[in-house]
Amino acid sequence: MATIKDIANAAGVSLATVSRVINNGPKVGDATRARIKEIMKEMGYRPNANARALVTQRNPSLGVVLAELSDPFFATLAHGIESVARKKDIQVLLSSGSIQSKTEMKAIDTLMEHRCEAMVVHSKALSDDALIEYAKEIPGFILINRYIEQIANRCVWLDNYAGGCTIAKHLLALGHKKIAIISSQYQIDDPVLRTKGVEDELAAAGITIDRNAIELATPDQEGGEQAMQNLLTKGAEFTAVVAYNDAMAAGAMSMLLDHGISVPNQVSVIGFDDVILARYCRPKLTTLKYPIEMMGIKAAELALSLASNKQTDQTDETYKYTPTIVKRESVAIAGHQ
Amino acid sequence: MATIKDIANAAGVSLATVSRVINNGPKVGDATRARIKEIMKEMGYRPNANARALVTQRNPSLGVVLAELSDPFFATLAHGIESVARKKDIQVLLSSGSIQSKTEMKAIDTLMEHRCEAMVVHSKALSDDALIEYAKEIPGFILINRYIEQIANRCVWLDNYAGGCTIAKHLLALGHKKIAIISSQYQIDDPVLRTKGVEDELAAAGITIDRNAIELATPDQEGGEQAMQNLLTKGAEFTAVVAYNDAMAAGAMSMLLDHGISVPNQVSVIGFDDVILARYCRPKLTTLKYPIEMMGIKAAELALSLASNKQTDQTDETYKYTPTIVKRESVAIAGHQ
DNA sequence: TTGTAAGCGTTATCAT
DNA sequence: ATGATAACGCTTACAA
Repeated sequence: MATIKDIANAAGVSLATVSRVINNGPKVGDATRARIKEIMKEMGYRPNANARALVTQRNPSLGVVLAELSDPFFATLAHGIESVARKKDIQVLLSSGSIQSKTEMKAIDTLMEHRCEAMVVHSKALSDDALIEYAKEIPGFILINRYIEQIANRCVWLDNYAGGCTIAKHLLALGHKKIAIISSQYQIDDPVLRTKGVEDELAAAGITIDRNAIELATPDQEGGEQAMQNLLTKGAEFTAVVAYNDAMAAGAMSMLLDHGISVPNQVSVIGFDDVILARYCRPKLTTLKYPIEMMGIKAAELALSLASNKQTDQTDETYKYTPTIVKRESVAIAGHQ
Repeated sequence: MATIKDIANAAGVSLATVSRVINNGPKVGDATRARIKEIMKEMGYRPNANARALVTQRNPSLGVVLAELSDPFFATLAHGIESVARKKDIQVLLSSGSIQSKTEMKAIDTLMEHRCEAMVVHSKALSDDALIEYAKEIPGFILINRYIEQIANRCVWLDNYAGGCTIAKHLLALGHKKIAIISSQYQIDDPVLRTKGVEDELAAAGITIDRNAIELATPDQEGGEQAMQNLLTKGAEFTAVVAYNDAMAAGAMSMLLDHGISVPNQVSVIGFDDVILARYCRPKLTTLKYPIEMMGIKAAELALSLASNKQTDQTDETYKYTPTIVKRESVAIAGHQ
């Protein structure tokens, strides 16, 4: 593969001049510039990104660490991130499949070895301390979907608790009093906060949720089906079901339908996330919009700008997003079972 | 950031020795090795991947070029690819969002600048010639979802034509004679081949499709709805609808349902791809399984192995996959309209 | 406007 | 078993 040296030789100039042409540097005669460009094209020259990263001590890439690409939620997030990278013509280094803290850590370390200075990471497994440490070392380190007070200006996150409140308010307004909850068996912050929001809001209206009407399962369609199955088996009474996410809601809904229970006439179902599935399933799912793509875009922009202006770290700005309700067909006024 | 030199100084040894320790090279005293490792840990040493790539003239990364990450189909593909990279502890360089030939080309070029030798690319926009050229230059260049004869051993692809035949056979066996087709308005190879498979098989049974019963639209849910709308408006007669993909099938189905036409009792609907949506929608979609994750895995393995054993390029092996039918609820024996 | 030369962090080939 | 030292391809003062 042709190097800068080959070009210089062929053009009868020095390395420096070629380098200037490559980088659109100033102080190069128009004639020489044109000639060199011509020769580069002829010889199929391609700059060596590694050499460049080495000498400049910087890698203009955006590192991305995600839990799971095949999940539509993460795919949408990745899409948002990728769109800003593409617009700025920046290469994305992706690591997904990290669900354990070890894998997450390794992913970040690999990115660091590439001297990647901008990265948006989704981490549920690593400790606050570990992440704070990374944030110190990496100028453009942005956390998505997680809030850590000490590095608040590095966090782009969703107010899950507020989401829970919104759901409860909506259901309350429609006259629902017996409410079931289907949540994730992984009781990390997201599901816990959402449930707490629902419960607190309900409590404010003098309603408590029957312990019998809470089911935990895997946060996917199968989990939703199973959880609903269990609810039905136990004979729990409810006119509305709050699911941890859309996938579980869809699963719960199909199980309800399979049992001849009409949604939303007999039972209302509400999801969370507003992934594409929410529009596909029947009845169409009423859910909370998780503006994940928008958040991904914000996170990517933040990471990139922090990585370049290494000074502007200490802002007081904060990046909290609040989910809003998307009314479709799966929720109605309280019926009688 | 600490370099190999810093470590060498701190340990009172030469660069070479430290390098040997890092690479688990032989010929290093156990005591020295231990001491150096200790110091590396203390100083938080991280090898510089760029320097390494420069001197070794190779980048142990896997480049991935996709059209659109937010599409569940591509997300699944990416997931397959990523899983093998992760297993082999290889960094993924991702470029998505390439729908035009310029973007695709740029994505590949960027990867080349990083001296990436293994890549799996999904390209619909670039010409055969351009791709053949890349395949020549890049040892581990693998094309997914595309077949080019001259570089057949670099192609991991699906037999769309066979898929069309399978669909037709299935419908024929159930007594369907009046069949409508909803295809993509982008008449690139995939939709064309699928339709041709259907038509040829039908023709073999003496059945031709009414030109009136063919609709093209965008290959998504909205497109499916619109196409079905048009079919209905035109008063086309059919007992079964063959859709280009699951999204269109789902759209068509919901439009049918909205018009009070029962699926599959009055009209059968069959999709293609078997994305997650096929299991979510109601009735559950009968469709053809596109083993995209499996294919992604194959492609990634191929790319990586080709990139390392630069000799084994000229095999006669070929990587064709055949879609198989997944029977669910949306297809039944021919009814009367 | 152009050239010279040092150096980025590693690996790898020689010596020792 | 360990050390010097020359690359790798590029950018960037500093000279000319």
